[in-house]
Amino acid sequence: MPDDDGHPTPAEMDLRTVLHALADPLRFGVIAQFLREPADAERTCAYFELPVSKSTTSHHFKVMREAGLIRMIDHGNSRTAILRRGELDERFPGLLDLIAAD
Amino acid sequence: MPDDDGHPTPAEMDLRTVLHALADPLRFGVIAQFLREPADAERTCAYFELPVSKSTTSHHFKVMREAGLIRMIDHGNSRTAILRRGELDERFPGLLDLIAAD
DNA sequence: GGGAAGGTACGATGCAAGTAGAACCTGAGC
DNA sequence: GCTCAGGTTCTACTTGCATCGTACCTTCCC
Repeated sequence: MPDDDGHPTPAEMDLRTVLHALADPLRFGVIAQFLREPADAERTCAYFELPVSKSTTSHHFKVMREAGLIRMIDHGNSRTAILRRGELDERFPGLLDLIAAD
Repeated sequence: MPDDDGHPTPAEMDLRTVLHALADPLRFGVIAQFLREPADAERTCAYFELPVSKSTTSHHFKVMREAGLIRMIDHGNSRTAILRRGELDERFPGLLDLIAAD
């Protein structure tokens, strides 16, 4: 069962949901950007400077979070996102490599 | 350049376009079904018995064809589709394995 | 030639999803 | 206390996409 923040466990991750999350160019770009950073990089939503409003940015991060791509970490007055690299590599081996090679 | 039937070469295949093609449950199901059949299996559109109209079925096969997932082969009065397994494995290694494991 | 089968192309429709604005929340800092 | 920054949620709008019906094409067979 997903936790209070809607993070699925690796076993709960659904390939179709993940593919749908990655099908959007903005979300794909965020994941691709994460893959160019250190593996443990934590980034705020604002870091990616998506060309959309704040609420739309929040919506996209929610989709990625609920698909299992990223994990949101509460830091008090701000939140950071981190790519769930290890869990994704285990659950969907090769998927992140495809994005990184793109 | 794609040929007259809109088949991209492996180099022209775009990961985002492929992911978008796979994000639809009907199209995902067709590819998953292909992966359960012999590698050289040729199938008509009607074979998959999608729960949609003939024109919608044709639309979905067009999306998969233009993404590079399948190749349409003209047999005169009928056409068959074949999964571009080898080319996809080469261009996006691991992708079909993820679908097959789902 | 005529009809049936298998696909494609076009136009129209309906719903899902991306988008934005406003209100709200929380914690940091003055 | 107040303000600001960063995110979330809600509602509403708008775009995109799946869907369908119709018309059309090609080949096979009678």
